[in-house]
Amino acid sequence: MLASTSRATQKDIAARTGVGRSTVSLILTGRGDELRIPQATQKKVYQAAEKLEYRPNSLASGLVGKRTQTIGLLFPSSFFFPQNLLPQGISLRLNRQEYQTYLVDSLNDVGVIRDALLEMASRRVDGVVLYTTRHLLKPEIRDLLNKFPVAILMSHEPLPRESLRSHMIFENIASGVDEVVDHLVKTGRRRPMMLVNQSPGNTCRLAAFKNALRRHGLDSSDDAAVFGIPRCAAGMYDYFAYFMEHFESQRLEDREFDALFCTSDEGASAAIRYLKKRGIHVPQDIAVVGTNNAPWTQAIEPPLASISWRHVDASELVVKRLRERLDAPDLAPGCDELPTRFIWRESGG
Amino acid sequence: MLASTSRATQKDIAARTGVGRSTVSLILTGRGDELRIPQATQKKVYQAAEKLEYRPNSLASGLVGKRTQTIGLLFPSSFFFPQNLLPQGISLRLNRQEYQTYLVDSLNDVGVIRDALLEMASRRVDGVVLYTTRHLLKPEIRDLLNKFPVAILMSHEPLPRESLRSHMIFENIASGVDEVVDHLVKTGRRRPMMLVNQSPGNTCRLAAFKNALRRHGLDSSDDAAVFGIPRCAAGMYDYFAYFMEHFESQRLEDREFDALFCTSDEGASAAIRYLKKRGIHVPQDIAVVGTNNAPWTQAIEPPLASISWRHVDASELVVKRLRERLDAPDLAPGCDELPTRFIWRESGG
DNA sequence: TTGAAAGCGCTAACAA
DNA sequence: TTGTTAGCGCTTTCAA
Repeated sequence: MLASTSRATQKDIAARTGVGRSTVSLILTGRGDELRIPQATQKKVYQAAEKLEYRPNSLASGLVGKRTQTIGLLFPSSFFFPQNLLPQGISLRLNRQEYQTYLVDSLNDVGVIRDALLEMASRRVDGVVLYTTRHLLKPEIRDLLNKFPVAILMSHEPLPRESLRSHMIFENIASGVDEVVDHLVKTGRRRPMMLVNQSPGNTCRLAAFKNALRRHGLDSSDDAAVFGIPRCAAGMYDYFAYFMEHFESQRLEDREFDALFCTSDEGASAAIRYLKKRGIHVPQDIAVVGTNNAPWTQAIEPPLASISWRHVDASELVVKRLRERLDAPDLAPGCDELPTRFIWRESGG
Repeated sequence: MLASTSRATQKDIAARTGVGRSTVSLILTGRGDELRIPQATQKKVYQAAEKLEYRPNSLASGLVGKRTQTIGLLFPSSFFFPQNLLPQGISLRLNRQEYQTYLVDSLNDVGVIRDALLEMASRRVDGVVLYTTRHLLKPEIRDLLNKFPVAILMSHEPLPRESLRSHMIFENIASGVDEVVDHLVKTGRRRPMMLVNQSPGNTCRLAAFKNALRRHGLDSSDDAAVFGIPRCAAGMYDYFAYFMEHFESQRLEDREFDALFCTSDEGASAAIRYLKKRGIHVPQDIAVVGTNNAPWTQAIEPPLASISWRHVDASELVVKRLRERLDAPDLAPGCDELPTRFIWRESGG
């Protein structure tokens, strides 16, 4: 009745065919031809396997072999929400290549990341992909990462390598932010402000934004350039309502600004709606730019300018690097960079 | 250097402490007190485990034990896209209960589902959750499901039980569709049409829609009530553009209808935009209703009415049922129903 | 209370 | 070309 109870093993096949157990193993792992085992023997074994509905026990082969055909994926919550094709793309590609994936939500928490990595190690994954920010990459996490046969480290900010042997893939958010600010300045905005959801993942975006302001000689003080709202709870779903509440309670309309750059499209679309209600015109009075470039940004009024990630390229790259390193674990660690881009639409002015 | 190479085993702990290997196992699995093993011995073992950075090998314990603490999750592509909290919610809850999950995209394909289930069986998962439609639930899939210690079957349409031993969880889409049509008729619409993305998952929604029309004595023929567009490719990302193209090429504005019910919010928002461009007013001329109730439905103009799933409740329920059955695999199979609901917003008229 | 021994299903030497 | 043997790391009798 239990799956484990009902299954035939190589031993059963051996008994049934009169072929030795290790020969069965060799044939079933596809090395029959290589070792010149007669077709007749091979056929017998394959037929018996089929008849007995033989299925290899991955736990057993993983225990004794060197590969478990398993990859651990560790991503922050934001990747489980709209428009983030990264873990899904990686997973789909790996599935097609006979790998299974453990997908875990890191919740942007060092403890969760540590525990998950330990768990992955217990399960003898062949590799891990960790998407993280600089501040979560504590020494203890670095040490753990180095213990895996292969590890890919992803981030939207540059990460200090130090002793890390992992390959890095860097989705450069700063490049998109730069383009946004350049555009705003070029079209005459003098007081761009950033809407910052105070999660640690946003510190580097904020830094990029302030940098860009300074580059243009604009006021980058918190007072002038930041509209902060608290980090939202894990499992939060209705971002839109959440933003609206905070605009209301912190009276967004009283701030002096002529452009608003937001760390999400949800925040940006909520801002547009809120400003409209207050009689402020977008983009005439205030330009608004989001982040993530969700498909529905085209559906709102005015269509929302945004920053576009290259998650599809990234997922392809992750799998490519993973495979390379699975085949050659001692490959020197490298770093790939994928810049983000500003996508203009009417709300950007 | 490899994770597997570097790890200490129970044998090492036994050697170091002079305690027997099986005693180490007993202590480490938390049965020390139960078997009245002296605190001193237990402490020695725990300390050695810590010093040696001992981590159990899940493959080994899975091989010999009866549990692998692993659950397989098999969901169609649509769940990997915006606003679908179901696999993520399940996964997060299970992670908190010491389970890891394999998440696989079923791609709405029987072959993929079969292979994935076989793979899960190979990996000796303790249970599977399969979200499927009636037409994908072939006898071969049913047989496979019955081989798992516990299986939860989810769907948005009722599924014939027949010989299936799985517990079922049924997110009733028809109830929401009924509410939509009732609302449209009550507000004076006589020619509601449905925008149908021709994927097999939508046949039951279409049936529910036509049923509801008939109930109100309205024309439910394909000619009058269906605007079909081809199934979109796997990995399709920009739904919005895809819909817009098809509205254009199939001249949506030439059809005679006064309400449009869509199988996604993306489709509905694209329709609103398209109709506006053609000088048609929403909801005055045509009412529009979406499906999924994405947070951004509040951001578009007019705000989009939609059907809301209860994915958060569902994920909780899945995990509850899973746990129950993991603890008592012979529990009689049951069925839970979670109705969907119509959420009114201005676009609904 | 603890230890010895068997075995889960598989792979990989090494012989034959 | 095939079979024998020895584990992988763990849990679980069964004795002591």
